[in-house]
Amino acid sequence: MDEVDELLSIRAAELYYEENKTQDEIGQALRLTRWKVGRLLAQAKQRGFIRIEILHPRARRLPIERRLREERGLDDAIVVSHAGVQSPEELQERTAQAAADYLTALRPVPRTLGVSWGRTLFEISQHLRNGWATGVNVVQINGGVSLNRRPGTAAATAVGIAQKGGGSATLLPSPAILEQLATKEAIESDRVVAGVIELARSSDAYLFSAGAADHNSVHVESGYLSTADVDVLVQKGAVGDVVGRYIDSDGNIVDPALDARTVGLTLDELRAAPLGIAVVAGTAKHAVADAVVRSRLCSVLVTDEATALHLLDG
Amino acid sequence: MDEVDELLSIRAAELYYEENKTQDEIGQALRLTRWKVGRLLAQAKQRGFIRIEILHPRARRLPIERRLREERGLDDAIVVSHAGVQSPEELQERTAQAAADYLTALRPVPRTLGVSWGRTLFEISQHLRNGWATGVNVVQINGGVSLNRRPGTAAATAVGIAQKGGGSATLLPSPAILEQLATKEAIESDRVVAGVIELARSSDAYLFSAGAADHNSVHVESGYLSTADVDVLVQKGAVGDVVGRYIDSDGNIVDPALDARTVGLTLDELRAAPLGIAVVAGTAKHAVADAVVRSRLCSVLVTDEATALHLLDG
DNA sequence: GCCCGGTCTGCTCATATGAGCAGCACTGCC
DNA sequence: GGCAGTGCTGCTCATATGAGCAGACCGGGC
Repeated sequence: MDEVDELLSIRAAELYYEENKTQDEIGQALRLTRWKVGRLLAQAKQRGFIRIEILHPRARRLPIERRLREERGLDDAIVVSHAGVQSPEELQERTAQAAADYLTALRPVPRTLGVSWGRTLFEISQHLRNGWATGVNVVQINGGVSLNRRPGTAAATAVGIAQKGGGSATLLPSPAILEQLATKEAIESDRVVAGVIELARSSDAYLFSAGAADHNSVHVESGYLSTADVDVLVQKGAVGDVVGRYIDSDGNIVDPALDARTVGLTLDELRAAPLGIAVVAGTAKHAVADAVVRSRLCSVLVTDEATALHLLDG
Repeated sequence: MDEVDELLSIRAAELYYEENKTQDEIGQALRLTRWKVGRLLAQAKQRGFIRIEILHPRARRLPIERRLREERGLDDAIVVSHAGVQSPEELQERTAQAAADYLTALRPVPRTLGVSWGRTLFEISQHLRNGWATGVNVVQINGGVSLNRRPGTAAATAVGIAQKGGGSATLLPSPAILEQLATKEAIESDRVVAGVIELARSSDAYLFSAGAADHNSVHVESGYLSTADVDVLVQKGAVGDVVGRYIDSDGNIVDPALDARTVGLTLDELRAAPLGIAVVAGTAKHAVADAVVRSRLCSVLVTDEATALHLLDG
């Protein structure tokens, strides 16, 4: 395409997209046949001169979703658009909303849904609508009685999802991480706890997020880990955690001793699930999102455009 | 439009614009008739959910051009797009390119073109192509022998435009502003100078820019004014200059004594021209662009999107 | 219960667009 | 100069889309 045609294709695009003229009218204005105009427009599109964006908080990026399915082997992917996003919080919210939409549209409706907890899951629970499902029983899949701030958000998340879905919640009455292995083993052998974990294992689907391995982690905020603990984990290669278990970029447990003191489903149990929905968004979580997808911890990923592109290209 | 329809229109837009599905196919996917899909897409457009941008350095904004013509009474307006602009310099370049394009396409081809000088005009001269016209004589319309830095750019501008247009340039051999009124009068009565000004008055068209009233002005750079002089002018209400003459926001001369010492066409002579092309771009020039258009110093304006929107809404 | 105005739906028909193809001009090679 | 190969042009025809309209539907007033 020479320079003259390039310029003509721009003039044609202006008249077509900004002035809503027909290709025939454009042909008359630029002294071209309408077929030439059609070809110029096709070339302008093909060469990327035309950008079409959907500006809406609920907008998704279907081509990126397809690439994620095809290139990363996911069963499904939901990618929310960045168009018009003002702040990281807004992106987080859009992603939570998309996850809620996905759950609502999920067929068949899961009878038992295993959930983790954290900021993302809490936000999803808030975006779900009353009646999003009928009779969904929700079960916690990892320990989560917070030690200090925000008491009860873990419980509120599970209960909220269950109530709005017309079912009930089964909480896992245990800390996330225990200081002694013996205590952890004792708790897991408790009849109630063991029963909950057994129920969790039988879930039809899992919904969980992933945390970045940094000082803002909910485990630090909840008092299960110190910032120094996190630093050590990072040094061992940790990129983040899933259901409280810290993994490296290949999805391997970085600290087996710590992992043994962590209550809840194991990562291999999660991997074995027929439907595992991971919801991961934000720049800080690019590395852990990659680890989750790479090690097949989820079959469905709900994420944002930048994270998705990171998984695909870089 | 209720929330359900809004969401449907976004889903439809994704399938239509990102996946290139037909409205009929979308109808099948979303369990709607194709007419409903068409209406949802129309509503998405109308409500501004769909943004179409033309990403190209030569892209123009025709709807804004029309508004400028209609709402500000211009004979013509050229507005270059901001889409994809990285730096103010790039915008300046796009505008100069657009001005060069406009000149090249101008019919009838002017036989005599009066030009001012400055950074913008120099850039336009560089973007013109050899043979952009055949036999255009170029004449300087205001004094412009620079005192210090960049000697000869004023002359190079006029000569460049003329040569590429297959004609010759007539330079105005005089400083822009003189220190004494008597000297200015003496220079203007010089036979050569008077002849050039007479020729300038007879131009078929004028091409000029406008300067902001700030310390970066070419008049400061060229040594005709000190930064203190500019401060005083600003205090008197100056928003910028056209052909070396400082005006307020209504286009009135702010300092008649200074104006009397300025060599070249007067603003009223410029206003009387049948075709006056002003090329003004950049945030710093919003105020002076408004003054130029408001006081009808030009009949054609070449500018950038942000400046144009400032003229219309701001 | 019944009527009325407004809105929405799914149609017909006209128009705009894209796919595909035959002919033509141009280029490079002999 | 002749000729095959390549790419562009302007057509035909099929398809996609938009305008306009008759009837269905809904909510409110009597």
